[in-house]
Parts: sequence; C-alpha cells; structure tokens
Amino acid sequence: MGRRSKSDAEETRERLLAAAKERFTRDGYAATSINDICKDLDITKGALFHHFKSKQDLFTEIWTRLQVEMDQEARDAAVAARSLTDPYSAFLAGCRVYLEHAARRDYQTIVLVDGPSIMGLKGWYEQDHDLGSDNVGAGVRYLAKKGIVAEHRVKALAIMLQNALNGAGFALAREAEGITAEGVYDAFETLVKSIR
Amino acid sequence: MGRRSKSDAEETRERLLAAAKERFTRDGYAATSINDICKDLDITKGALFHHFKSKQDLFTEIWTRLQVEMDQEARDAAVAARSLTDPYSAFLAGCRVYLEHAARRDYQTIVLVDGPSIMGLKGWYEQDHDLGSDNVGAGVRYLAKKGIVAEHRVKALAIMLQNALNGAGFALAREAEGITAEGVYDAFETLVKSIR
DNA sequence: TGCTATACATACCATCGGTATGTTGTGGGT
DNA sequence: ACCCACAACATACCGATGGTATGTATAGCA
Repeated sequence: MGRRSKSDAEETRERLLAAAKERFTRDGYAATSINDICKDLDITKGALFHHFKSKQDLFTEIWTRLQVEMDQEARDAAVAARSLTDPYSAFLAGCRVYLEHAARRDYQTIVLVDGPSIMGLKGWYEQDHDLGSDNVGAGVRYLAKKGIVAEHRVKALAIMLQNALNGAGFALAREAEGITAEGVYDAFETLVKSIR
Repeated sequence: MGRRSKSDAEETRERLLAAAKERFTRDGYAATSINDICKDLDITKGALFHHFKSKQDLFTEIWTRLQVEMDQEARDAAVAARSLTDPYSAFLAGCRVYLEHAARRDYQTIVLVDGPSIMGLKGWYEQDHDLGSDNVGAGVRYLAKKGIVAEHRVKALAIMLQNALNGAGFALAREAEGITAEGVYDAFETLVKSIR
C-alpha cells in the first residue's frame, strides 16, 4: 500500500493514539506490544514508526494530552469558583477536578503509575512543570498571600498536598475499604482549611 | 561448572540481589537486563533463574527487603520517641524515618517509581499492607483516639499523609528549588499539628 | 505530465526474558 | 567408605519484542 491523503494520515495518527491509550490503560505500558496496537487497527509497524519515533514517544504524547486536558479543566474550575469572600473555594475547586482525574483509570495508569517509570523522574517533573499544571502550587501561594500559611513553607506544602491528592486518587480507584470520593474530598478540605 | 556448597549458594543469591539492586537503582527495572546483572558477577543466566523464578521475582524480593527495613526503622523510631505528654512525637518520629527513606535513591526508584508499575497497583497495596508497614495509618488512628481528628476521616487522612511524604521524598531527591529535608519536615510537622 | 515527498508495507535484526537440557560435585543415607 | 540423588550451576536454544532498513505506491505540487 502506498501513500494516502493528508487527512487519512491524521486519522491514522489519532487512531494509533486512541488504540495505544486503551491498551496502555488496560494492560499497562510494558505489557502492551507495538504489534498488539497495530493489530487492533489492521496496520503494520511501519505505519506506527512512521508517525511515532518510538514506543516511548507514543506514550509521551498520550501522557501529555492527559495532562493538558486535566490542567485545562482544573484551571477552568478554579476560575469559575473564584470568590471574594472564601479564599479556599477556587483552590479547592481545582483540587477536586484533579482528584477526579487521579481516580480515573486512564490518568492513573498512564500518568501516575507508568509515567514516572517510563519518562524518568526528572522528565516527569520537568514536563509536569513546563505544562504549568501546578494548580496546587498556585493555590498554596494564594493562601500564603492571604497570610494563612508561612511563605517559607509554600513549596513543601504544595508538593505534599499535590501528592496527597495523588494517593487519594489511587485509593479511590482501588475501591477498597469504603473509601468514597466524597469522603476523601471532605478529608482533604478539612486538611487544607486547618492549615495555618 | 557443577554443584557448589550450600554456603556458596547463599552467597551467590545475596550477590545477585545486591547486583540487581544496584542496577535497578541506577538504571531502573526496564533498562536493566538479566544478562547485565549476570555479567556483573561473571555468572550465567542459569544461575540466576535457579535462584529466582523470574525477573519480577528478583525485583519483588529486593522491594520487600527495602520495605521491611524501612518499616522496622520507622517502628523503632516511633517507639523510642513515645511520650506521655506529646501525642505527636511518636507519630512524627516514624514519619521522619519514612521521609528519609523516601529521599533515598534506592527506595525511591525501586519502591516508589518502579514498584507500582512492576508489581501492579493491587500487588503494591496488598504487599504494603501485609507488611503492616502502615506507620502513618497507626499514627493517625492514635490521633483519632486522642480526639484530635474525626474518626470517619482517619483512612483518607492516613492515605493522604503517606503520599504527602512520598512526594516530599521525591522533591528531596530532585534536589531542586532549595528544598531541604529540614524544610520539608518542618512543613509536614506544622501540617500534621494543625489538623483538627 | 512528471517528479518527489509522503504514507504506508515488508523484511530483517539484535536483544530480551525464559526454558530445556546438560554437567559436575556435595553431602546425606547406608 | 561408598553411592547416588539432587543441588548449583553452565550451555544451548526459543519466541517475542522494539527498532531499522528498505521497498512501493500514490497524493499533491511544479
């Protein structure tokens, strides 16, 4: 088979991303072979390696899309919930969105579980920051500006709260021990609001 | 080469664990090949697969050892710091030990980064619980008994605090942005003590 | 109309984790 | 003291894997 139209190529690329995302989500990165993905689409490896230079490259694009999507949603939610009276509402709204994503299987497996291992810790962190997806950081900084938390604890607190949400997301996905989204969010809210 | 003495076998096993741990720590699980490990010790794959039934099995034992070691240290520290007047001291002492481990490259790469990916989320969690290494959980439960935190928030809070420490460990290992162990611990302490 | 860059397919490769099958010597049983 | 089963390895081999080199046909522009 020879050349296809440009729109066909775009579609092939998107279909590859979709099929890979499904496999990565269900089986994980290591257990997913490139041949599997290609068979899903009745396509050969030549096509895949034409669109993506490596398996990692394919994974990275899926990872990035998930992060951008989450970032956008969280940002929007925070802006929408902004209030003049309650300094927490915007921050907590963003965190709730993040929590919802962290509880999703795709986000969890791809971004939180396989992400650090595949992209490396540095890569994970740098990409994460380049995205500007530091909603929690912005929230804590805002609390510092309001005088609620000490300036010198902002960075450490932001990191800790971010990871607290990660862990909560895992717990939710585990569906274990009667942990609910509402319960987790409630605990997170009281935790945040008790900071001083 | 034929059979060796029992003590030789024990030593071979330990040397395999040590070499694998070094590789896994430096290069990660995926980038470490079994041949690499064997070459380090001038040993063949036959030996490795005689002592460990799979690469995962080898990894799991290293993972378990790291967890047991950490658990023991944290437990000891908590017991040693137990106080009749300060309900936080034992809890915080255990957390500090955990934080120190989370900042170590070996613990970080093997347990925190590759662990979830290799052993699976369920496996990670179950093993973690079977170990009884739930220092943070015990600490929070103690705070609940003292009436400091609400009973229905214990589980969620424990999960969140545990992951807060994980993230702090990563941040320390990154050595980025002027984050120090003391600063992180200070922030964690104020966070914990402000809970109510 | 022709030329070239693109969008794939095909064929092939080194390496991987894992297994099946030796080989040799140790140590428990008699 | 002898024996032989089995432990402690080595060797040879396997299918599958990610990746590459090369082939090929067509879309799109000059």
